[in-house]
This record gives sequence, structure tokens and C-alpha cells, in this order.
Amino acid sequence: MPQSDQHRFAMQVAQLSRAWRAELDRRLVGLGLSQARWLVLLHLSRFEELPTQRELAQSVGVEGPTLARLLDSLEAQDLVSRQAVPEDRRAKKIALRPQAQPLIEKIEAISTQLRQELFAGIDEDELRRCQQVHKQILSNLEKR
Amino acid sequence: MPQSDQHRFAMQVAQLSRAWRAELDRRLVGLGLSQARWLVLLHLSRFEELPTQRELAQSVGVEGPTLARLLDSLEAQDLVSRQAVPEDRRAKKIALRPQAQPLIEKIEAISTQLRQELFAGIDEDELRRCQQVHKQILSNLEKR
DNA sequence: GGGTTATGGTTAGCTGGCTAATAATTAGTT
DNA sequence: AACTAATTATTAGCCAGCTAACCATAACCC
Repeated sequence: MPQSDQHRFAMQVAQLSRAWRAELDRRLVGLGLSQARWLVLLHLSRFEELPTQRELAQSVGVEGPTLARLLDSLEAQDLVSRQAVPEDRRAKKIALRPQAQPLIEKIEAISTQLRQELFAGIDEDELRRCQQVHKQILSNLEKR
Repeated sequence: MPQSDQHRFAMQVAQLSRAWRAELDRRLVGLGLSQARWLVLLHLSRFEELPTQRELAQSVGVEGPTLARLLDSLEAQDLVSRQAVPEDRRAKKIALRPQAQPLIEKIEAISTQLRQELFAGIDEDELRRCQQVHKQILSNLEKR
């Protein structure tokens, strides 16, 4: 595979990632949430037990400070709360406030809908193999 | 394919894109160029004729204002120059200054090296099919 | 040819990534 | 028990993406 194709692959991934997020954001703008914030809510809703900030940051895929600022604004909107952890007084667990629930449901519905549109016409098996490729590259990346 | 797998695909793409770029950036940090700037140089070096800012922005995959600011700093470093276009007095063509050439070569070498490491153990055919999947999703995205 | 619309570039200001440095607390060593 | 290490969250500050609003010029059209 020639170099320029490999280069194209890299570009494609970058573009895909940005365009996808931009489209989802466009559809979610009515909810008063922007970009990173709904992503945090989405991840938060998938935890069974309340995660610490560290755990949540890892799940979302951002660094600690990035999450801290997002939580600041989500807390200001009364969508989440930081709770002290008795066993470890450094840590804080993040909880969803009840008023976030309807929002979460809308986010889930909209993002699921978008995914269905984007995966239209793509063979399920192809998709899975593509995931394997991604996984391998990510694993190669982690070795550095 | 269950929803959660689709969700994972989206996350994977985002993570891949960020991690890849972060690693390349880490390797290029010694050149005094950060993130977006070497990308602009790289794209610029692949044009046969001098591109306008618009063309260059499109190639890099960013919006006009983003490129404008990057060019400001690249111009301040004497790595590129903006040239007036006689036929269209609104437009400017971007040219690489000679002193950028050795930099470009290092960037090419390092990014090629990284790509080879990341694509290690990945079947060429799989990779191509994966690109097709990306292409399809991107095309679905553009229809919105 | 003059008014309108479209286009190339810039400026301003927002958002959200990051690292580095700091404070508080915990864990580990001796 | 007392230092030292590591860990959790925060703050500060940089970088780079974006849209909106603007200017200058070009293209369109009546």
C-alpha cells in the first residue's frame, strides 16, 4: 500500500471524527448542551455505580482538567453533582441529578438515530472488521 | 449489530484520531512546530501549483479562519508567504519559503515512519476495505 | 452600468482539547 | 512514626477548532 494511501487513511479518520461530532452537535444544539457536555452526560448515564472524576474522564477519553471544567458547567446547570467519598477524601464521585434524565433520553435517541443513518448501506461484517483494524492501530499506538 | 457496538465504533474513531495526532505531535515537537502547523506545511508541500488559502484550507480540512491564524504564525516564522493574485485581488496564494524545505523533509520522514509502525500487522486489503467503510460513512454524513 | 449576490480573507470571541504546576490526601518505605 | 511517592482534583494558560460579522472584490443580472 503506497504511502499516499496511508496518508489518506489518517486524514479520513480525522475528518470522520470531526464531521460526525459536528453533525451530532448540530442536532443537539436545541438542548442547550454543547459538544463535550452531552458526551459527559452520555457516559455518566452508562455507569452502574457512581464513577470518580478520574474514572469518568477515562471513559470519556479526556484528561482530568478537561473534565473538571466540563463538570463545572454541568454542575452550574444543576445536571450533575460532585459527591465527597468517605473512604478517599481526595476523590469525588459524580452523580446525575434527576432533572438530567429526560435530557439523557433525548441525547440517546438522537445519537442512536444518527448512527443508524450513518451506518446505512454498510455491511455489518465489514464494520466489525473495520473495528478490528482500528483496534490494532490503537494498540500499536499504545506501545509507543 | 447492537447499538452499543455502533457507539463503540464512534468512540474508537474519535480516540484514534486524537491519539494518532498526539503521538505524531510528540515526535515533531523538537522542530518547533506544533500540531496544526506541520499539517499545513505537509499539505502545502503536496500541491503542484500554489494553492489559494481557500484551497489549502479545504485540503487540510479546516475552516478559513482556522487556517488564517495558522498562516499568520507560519508567516511570522518565515516558513510561508502570502502572494497577491493578479487575476483576483481578493485571493492570496500561499508559497513555501525555501527554508521550510528541510523541515518538510523531516516531517515527511517522521510521519511516514509513524504510519509504518501503526499499520504494522494490518492486512493491506483489510485496510482498504476499512477506508471504504469510512468513505461510506462520510458520504452519509454529507447528505445531511 | 448599477444594484445585488457570492466569494476570499480577516477579526473577534466561544468552546474544548492539552500540559504544567499546585494543594490535599493517601500509600509505601524504612 | 516520619519521609517520600503516588494519586485526585483544581487552576492557569496555551493551542486550535468553530461560527458570526466584516471588508474588499468579483460575478451575476436587469
